[in-house]
Amino acid sequence: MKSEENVTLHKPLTPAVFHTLLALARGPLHGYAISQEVDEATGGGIRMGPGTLYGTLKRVQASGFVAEARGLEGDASHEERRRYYELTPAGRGALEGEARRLERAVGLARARDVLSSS
Amino acid sequence: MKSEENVTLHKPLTPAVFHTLLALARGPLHGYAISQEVDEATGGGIRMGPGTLYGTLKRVQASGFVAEARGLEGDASHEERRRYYELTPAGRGALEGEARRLERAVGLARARDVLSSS
DNA sequence: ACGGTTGCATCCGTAGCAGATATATCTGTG
DNA sequence: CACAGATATATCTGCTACGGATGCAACCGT
Repeated sequence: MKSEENVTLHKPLTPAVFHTLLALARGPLHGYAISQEVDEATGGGIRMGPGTLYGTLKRVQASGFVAEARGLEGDASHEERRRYYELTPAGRGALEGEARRLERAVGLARARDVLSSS
Repeated sequence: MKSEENVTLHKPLTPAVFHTLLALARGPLHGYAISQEVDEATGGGIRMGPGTLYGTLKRVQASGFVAEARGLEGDASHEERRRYYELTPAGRGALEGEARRLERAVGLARARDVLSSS
């Protein structure tokens, strides 16, 4: 077997999906909190408006990466309005696969000297 | 000045664009060679068919990231058919910015323990 | 009570990818 | 030489996804 490739081969996630899953990696959040988390974590690099946010949430649920989390109470005031989302095992796997893919991409960039001085 | 953010703020490149620029980082290539380089470098993770390839080339040229490279001869046989492309300074800058963004993304993933054992 | 923020949701325009299709040349093999 | 398959470019079309606009309702501080 001539130099086997063991790299799992997930197809790339979009930045919006990736950062959504990443935001949920620390625990369940509601939609609006996700967009804020992403904004903060990326230093404003990724801003998710309502269209991107809820569209993305719908898609990641359809993909089985995220599920609606019921039965966690904290505040008692907004509880009716807020909808919480949590990462599924499949979602965590997809997130890990994507992180690995990004690692490889950065490695390629390094090998080609595109990272001048960092 | 309360913890300034110095991160340049390029908007994300798509995987197709990123890998196209990355393939050209080592020197000019013609279209078909780009798709092969990308296929090989990503271990088959990214495959660019004609539609993706030439559509992407058109867009990166319009963005000023890539220019058609004239006046480099090597083989003398295919020379008529092939069209060579090369990275512009702006393209190299965009590539570097994106590589940095990916580095940060990987860092976030690490901080959230999504990289189980590597 | 009011204004600003929180929070969810949908609609629609635009951009980008992916496959199908088409054409032509080059290369290796029977 | 004939043919197959790889090389090489290009266009068209459909689908998916992002991103802004808009709308609505409830909460909070003053």
